[in-house]
Formats: sequence, C-alpha cells, structure tokens
Amino acid sequence: MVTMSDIASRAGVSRSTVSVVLNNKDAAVGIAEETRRRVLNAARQLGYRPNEVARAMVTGKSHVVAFLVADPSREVVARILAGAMNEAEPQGYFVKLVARDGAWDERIIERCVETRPVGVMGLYVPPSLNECLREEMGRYRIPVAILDSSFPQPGLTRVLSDDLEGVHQAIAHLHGLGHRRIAHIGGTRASGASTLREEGYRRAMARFGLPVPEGYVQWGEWEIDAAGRATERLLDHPEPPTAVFCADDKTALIASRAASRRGVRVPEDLSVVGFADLEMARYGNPALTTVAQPFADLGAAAVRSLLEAARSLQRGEEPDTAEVLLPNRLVVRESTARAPLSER
Amino acid sequence: MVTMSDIASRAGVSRSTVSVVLNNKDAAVGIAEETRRRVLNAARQLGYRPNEVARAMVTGKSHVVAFLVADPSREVVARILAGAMNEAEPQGYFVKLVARDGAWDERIIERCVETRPVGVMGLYVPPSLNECLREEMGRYRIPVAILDSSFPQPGLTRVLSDDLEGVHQAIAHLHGLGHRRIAHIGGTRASGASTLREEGYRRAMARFGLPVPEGYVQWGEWEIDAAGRATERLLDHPEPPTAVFCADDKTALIASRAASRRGVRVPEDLSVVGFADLEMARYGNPALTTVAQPFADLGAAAVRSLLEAARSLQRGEEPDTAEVLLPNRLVVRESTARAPLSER
DNA sequence: GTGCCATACTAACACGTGTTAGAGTTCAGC
DNA sequence: GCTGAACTCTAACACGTGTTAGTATGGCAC
Repeated sequence: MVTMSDIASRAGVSRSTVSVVLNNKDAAVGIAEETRRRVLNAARQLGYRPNEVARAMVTGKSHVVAFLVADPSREVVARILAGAMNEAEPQGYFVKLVARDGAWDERIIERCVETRPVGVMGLYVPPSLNECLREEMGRYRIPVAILDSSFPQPGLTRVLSDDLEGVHQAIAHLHGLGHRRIAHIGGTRASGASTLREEGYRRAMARFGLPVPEGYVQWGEWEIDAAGRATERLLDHPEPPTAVFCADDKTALIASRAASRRGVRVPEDLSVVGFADLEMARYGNPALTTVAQPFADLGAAAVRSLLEAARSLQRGEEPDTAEVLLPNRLVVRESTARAPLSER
Repeated sequence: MVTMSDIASRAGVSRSTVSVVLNNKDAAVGIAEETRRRVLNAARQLGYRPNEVARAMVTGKSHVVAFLVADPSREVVARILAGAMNEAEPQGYFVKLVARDGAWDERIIERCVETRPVGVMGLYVPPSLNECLREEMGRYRIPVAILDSSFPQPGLTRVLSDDLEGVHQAIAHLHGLGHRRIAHIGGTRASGASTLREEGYRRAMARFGLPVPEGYVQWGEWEIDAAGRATERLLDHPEPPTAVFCADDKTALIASRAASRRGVRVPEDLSVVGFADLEMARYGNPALTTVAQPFADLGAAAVRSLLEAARSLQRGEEPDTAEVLLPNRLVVRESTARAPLSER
C-alpha cells in the first residue's frame, strides 16, 4: 500500500508537507508552487489512495450513516438506500446497512454504535427498539431519523411521505371516475402505516360524502391467501363495490387477480388502486394504478437531515428535529376506469 | 465515547491489560481471574463498545467486502446483498455497497480501494472496468469475485448460477406437459446472460428433439413495449407456439399480459415461463412459473470465496480462483399447464 | 539467603493520517 | 549589516487499538 511517507520520500519532503498539500488540493496556503507540483506528481505516479480508515480514525468522524433495517432484501429498502447513497456520497459520506439477523434485539444497536456513525436512519424498527435506540444514541449524541409512519418520537426526526394526502389522491381519482361504492383492503391492523391509510380512506370518503357500509373495510394481513379471501368477501357483499383502494401494491395485485378469477373484469367491472408503486405494479395484468411513494427522496431527505443535525451538534447547537413530509404522487395505469354507467 | 483507557482507570489496571482481557474473552492466558473479572465488569458498567475504526487501523484489515454494482435499487442486488451480509457478518465482516453515480468510470474503482476491502464482488460490471478492476486489485492483492454470467476472466473468481441447466429444467417442464411448439423471448442480445439463456434454450430444444422454427426466437430488449411486440409476433406466427420460455420474469409477465389482451388465455392456450423468480412473479395474474435463481446463496458464496482467498493470501499462498456454480430451481405456479390435446 | 521459574502485568511501539506550533530561510526596508 | 516580516517547511503530538518484549512479584527448591 502506498502511504504518504512513500510520497514524501519520493518528492523529497516531509510527510506533513504531503498531508498539507493533499488536503488543500487547489489552494496552496504556505506551500510553494514547485513543492506542491512535486508532491502531486509523486502521488499520481505512485497511484496513491488515501487510507480512509486512518483518516476516519484521526478526524474522529466515521463518515458513515447507519441504516438500521429488518430485511435488506426488500425493494423498498433498496430504493431508500439508493436515494440515501446518492445524497451521502457526493458529500463524502457512506451509508452502512445494518440488518437484523434473526430476532430483533439490542445487539443490533451495539453493531450500530461500533462504527461511530454520524447518524442513524431506521426503517421498520419496532417501537421497543426505538426506545433503546434513542437512549443509546442520545448518550453518544448521534442524531436519529425514523422512516416509519409510526407515531412521533421525541428526540427523533421523522421522515415520511404524506400518506393521508396520498390516499386522498387515490380516492379523488376514483371519485372523479364516477365511483361511489369504494371499498378498502388494508395491510394489517398491527401496522401503523396500514391504520394510517385506513384513516385516510375514511376521511377521504367522508370528504366526498360517500358512505362506508359495513364490510367495506377488509384486511389482507400482508398475505396472499388472506388478501384473496378479503377480496372475495367484498365481491360477495350485498352491495359490491365498483372500486377498491388497497393499502399496498401486493394486496392490490392479489385483489385484481382474485377478481378476474371470478370473472370480475379489472378495470371494466372493478377498479383497483394500490399504494407504493413497487416495480411489480408496472408488470401487473392489468398494470396497476397506484400511489407512488418517493422512496429515493425519503432516503435522501433522511441523510440530509442527519448530516444537518450532525453539523449542528458539532457547532454545539441543538439540532432541529422537525418532521420532514414529502408528497406522494398518483400514477394512473390500467387498473382503474370509469364506473359502470348504471352506478354513477 | 468510552475507550479502553476509561476501563483501565476504573479497573485499576493498564490499558494493555484491558486490551488483552477483552481480546481473549474466555481463555485467560496470563491474566488473573480476579483482574479479568474486574476489567469485564468495568467494561460492562461503562457500556464500552470497541472502536471498529481504530481496530481496523491497527490490524490493517478493514473487515470490509466491497460490492461493486450499477444500480443498488434493484431487487436482485438487494437479495444478493442480503445473502452476502448474512455470510459476512457472523465472521465479523461487513459488505459495503459501492454504486456508480452516473457513468461508469475508473473513479468507482478508486472508491473501492479507498476502504482497503479484503475482497471485491462485482455485478453488472462492464468488461472494460473488469479489466481495470483486475489490474488495480492485483496491485493490492485483493481478491475479486464476479457475479455476472459473462465470460471467464483470468485471475477473477466467478460465482454463478447454472443457467444452462436452469433453462433445461424450464424446457423439460414444458416438454413434460406435452408442449412441442416452444418459443423463446430473450432479454437483449447485448447481454451475456441473455445470450447464454438463448443458447440453453436451443440446446434443450435439440435435446428433446424439438424444432426451433424461424421466428421462434424473439428479443424483448428489457423494455415493456418491445417485449409486448415480441409476444405479438409470436402469436402472429403461422405456427404459433403453445408455450414461451422468457429469459427473465419481467419479459414473461409482459408476454403473459400481451397474450391475455389478445384473448389468448394463460395458461390454457399459452404456457409462460420466466427466469429469476423476482418477487413480482408470485403476484402475477396468473402467478408466474419461473426458474428461481439462488440470489442469496450467490451472495453468500461470493463472500465465502473472497474470505477464503484473503486467508490464502495472508498465508502467502496463491488463492484458488475456481468457478462456483450453484443450481437453479424451477418453481411451478399457475402460468403453465398441459398443452391443448390437439397439439400433443 | 540465593537462584530460578511461573505468573501477572505494563511500557512501548505500530498503524496512517490531520493539525499546528515553531524552526529555518529569504528578502525588503532602513 | 541589522531587523522584522513573510513565506516554507517540519517535528511532534493525537486518535484508539493490537501486540510483544520485558519487568515485577511471589513461591519453591536447594
């Protein structure tokens, strides 16, 4: 490995000089132009690459943002991560994925601290661990950003998409197509995101003066069979809906499939809307109309907020933990159409 | 931050002793039981977490495997990454994702070297960069594993799924269902993986004594519209196929959709098989029969191979760069069925 | 008491970098 | 020629850890 000392001896200067030159690549404060050139030449010729580890060691900054997550193989995680990396890397930071292995326990927090990150972003972190996270990070004065739609947490920044508004867009779209009987299939009651979207559904329906009959709210439990059965219950309803808003894309695709299996055509007989805009939405049969969440932007915003907070802390100021709320955007594809004439 | 010195003063011993104790948690060589206990207690009470950066610095090992990739937001990357992390982390290693930002250029290699990884794994890395990668890593004696299906590269370990065999499984499945007229929609001719699968298709067809008529091999160009048109060309064929094997799941889902739009029922009139087993395959309408690639295993195998090679290098031996070939597995879902009686 | 050995601990160096007080040199101004 | 300032450069320390040669202590045999 080429080190600064190698450059120093080759350029005939001290190691300190090399360090000074390389850290002020353009401005030459207290360094003769001739020397500067010699050092840079030597560095280039030897193919020098700074040792980030040593650099992190001496500056005390790890240049790492930790991303705490349950299952790294999920598309949502990947897309948030990509956005976070895009934001972090030009600023010289790196996003480190920290995944649980097996059960959630506090050791994952330890693994976070080990790398001395400048900030921690968390997704799908259970509330119990959030508690532990806040405590532990408060101890080391490491800012934390949570990407869940769970409830406000003092001392943690929340970075969210505006799901209430997103659901409203979906219902407004269906309402605009003439639908009056709009049902809802949620994820699971245990999820904060799911219950929030259910609330959004109820609010939007009320806003448009539409009724929510008994049995119009079903739960798919994030599970193929259960979502299929939920759909069938809706189709068996005495006043079957002409449209379904689903709290997530997978549930929506299952609903669409379950309907077409029973001879109910999507979108002619039943319009279906999803939520998230996973990649699979574009490849559905029919392609799924859905509310696109800005995953990459969420990742970028989380990193931005964390780096901002870290700078505040360094200046000795109290960091800003205001919530960041990003807009969703309805993507209309093929699974929604005008309600049957008889129904409008 | 709690350091070893803090523990030392609290336990009334020297920092060196703390280091020795903590690095030999169970075995106590040259340390009195009483001292050992005091140190461990102090460490626990103070909530000590080792500074990984300092540790990496002194050992010279970064404990990092770099994962060089084009687009980190893809599901395939996420799943390989998850497998790699599962393999690496119990051994104390971490997988660092290095993504290109914008165009591929050699700076991404620099970013790889900066962290002094013990190994580099690459996916979708263009051949030109592979060249550069091999050169640069050879210089620092860092082993490299490539997860592409591209051609053998001297000095690089290849970790692959056995796609030829996987395609054979798919064709065998269709053949077993009585299909004789089996067509193929490939990805793009520019991709090594796609042309390999085309070759697999031709070989398997030959093995079963089935003809490949003119026009039975189409290319979807990894693009929704093009894949749709490719499907239509097949359906317009004078002797239309009863089954299609597609080189990837997305193409297969598009083919399935394009067929059902023309009133060709899947699987009753046309069986469709994909390749990869992306998550979307399970949510297709109908759910897609596909050849599941072992993404997590590939990631794990790459890490295993790299760590093995790193250990060899440390012992001064020449590392083994034998190819690793993992089996694919056909997953039968709903998009394939027996060929129409008239066709068998 | 002396010599020797085992046991228990510590001092000192190393890793590669960033930072800064201060040393050395040059030169203009008188 | 002397003074002081301006300009270059370097020595020395710091970061937190792993490693090891070496020191101190205690006990045992003679």
